Amino acid sequence: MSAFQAPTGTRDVLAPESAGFEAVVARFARTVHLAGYGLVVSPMFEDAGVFRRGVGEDSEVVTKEMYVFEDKGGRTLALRPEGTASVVRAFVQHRPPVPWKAWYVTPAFRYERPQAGRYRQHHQLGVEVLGSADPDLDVEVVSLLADFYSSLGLERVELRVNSMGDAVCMPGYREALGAYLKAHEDELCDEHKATWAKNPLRVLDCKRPACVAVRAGAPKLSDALCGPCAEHFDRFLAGLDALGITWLRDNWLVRGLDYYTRTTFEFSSLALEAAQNGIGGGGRYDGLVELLGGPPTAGVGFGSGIERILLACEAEGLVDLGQSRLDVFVVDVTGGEVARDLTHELRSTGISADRAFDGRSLRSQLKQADRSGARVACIVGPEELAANVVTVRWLRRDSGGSRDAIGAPEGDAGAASAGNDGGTAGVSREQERVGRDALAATLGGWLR
RNA sequence: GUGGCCGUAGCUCAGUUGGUUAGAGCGCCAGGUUGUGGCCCUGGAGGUCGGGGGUUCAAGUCCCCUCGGUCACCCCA
Repeated sequence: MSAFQAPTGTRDVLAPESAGFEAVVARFARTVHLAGYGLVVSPMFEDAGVFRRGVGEDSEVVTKEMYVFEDKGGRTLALRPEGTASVVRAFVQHRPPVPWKAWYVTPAFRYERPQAGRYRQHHQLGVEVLGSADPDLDVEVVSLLADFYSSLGLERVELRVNSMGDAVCMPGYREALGAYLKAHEDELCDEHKATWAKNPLRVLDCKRPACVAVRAGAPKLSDALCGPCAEHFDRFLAGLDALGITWLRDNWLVRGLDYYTRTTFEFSSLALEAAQNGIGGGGRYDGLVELLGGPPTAGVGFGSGIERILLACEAEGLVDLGQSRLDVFVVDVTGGEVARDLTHELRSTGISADRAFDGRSLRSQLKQADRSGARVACIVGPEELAANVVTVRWLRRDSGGSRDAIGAPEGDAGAASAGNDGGTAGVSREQERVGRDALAATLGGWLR
């Protein structure tokens, strides 16, 4: 065991596993670019007040899980526990023209006991749209997330939706719920017996049987919505229907962050255990900009956890998320100069290339070439050097069943497949010499 | 914050009722093949048995503490 390890609840993601991260982020970027969103990069720490106010003073995330520290200047800062509050802070500070459509990828930090699908540093990607209360934007945001998931190949995903009302109808509901809870105080779980009054809504998403039982008879948000909120919600649902997005109404969907108004939604993966099946969620937060010192400005957005997305992909059997393959591995047993120059040249023409170092033996270099996953080896020995040519050797000809299927082109020039025999599954023995000067162009054609 | 299980090589793990210089497979390096990878063979490197303390003639093995991992509750992504 090494002297230092990644801190509790954090981990290192190395290649090839990290290819999943890369692919997810790339896919997300493409999805949101298609809808006109621009990347926002903001600090990973903020004045702790941004999150205290933004996420909610008595939310679980702020009270128990936030990394708060004092810097050398005596400022009280906090590591970002989620994405929205700091994006909204940036909006308030810079006041870009509205509607402002932003997307982000960021680590998020929460001090909790790690377990499957839960880390002290995890990664979220998301969007925020500020400056419009149009319910069609709620639809857009949900559809972006739905499209993103399906573009990854996820199928067993469930969308639940609810409306939290607004400043007009929420206080009344809160009061009604409070009165109901007061009458059933003794029946609540131990934690909420003591804390229900502070934020009655928290009781709604408590999973303990006691609270779940009490909740069954509680007043429903859907019955309490004021006219405009009900209208907004109807338009939202109609939009989802129009786009063919299936949803489930969940009256008890309240979400853990305090800033939500009107639309809330959550995606969960049916392929995952309930403990970590939440893969993304969000909603509208029309009061948040004001809370952080800006003018009254509507907002809507979502966050989705990359680790959870990858877990869901794995659970649905989706491997090969963007496994990239090296095109060429240069084997040079004449001292390395050719390898040095050739890899540089190939790369400059868009062909990915790697090589061996340290003057290893031919056998050893070919072994590395094999391991690298490269499609061809370019071999340079004394003969090639003298004749100014390169031996191009095809390294793999994978056929059915193997996880490499993704990169194996059918019927490339110079690579007619050799007969399979048990030990050396579908391996081609073909190689040929190509003039050094024409190499990049020739390979470019072959590898296409 | 609470609880269960687990810490022996880079990885997956053996290690008999405590008993000599702690093993295997895979991986890695080199050679067999002085110009050809995967299969095979040979050899090699790599471990203060998570850390500290204790019991004992003797601890990887037993006891205590601690750190770490993992899973669950809670909460969330």
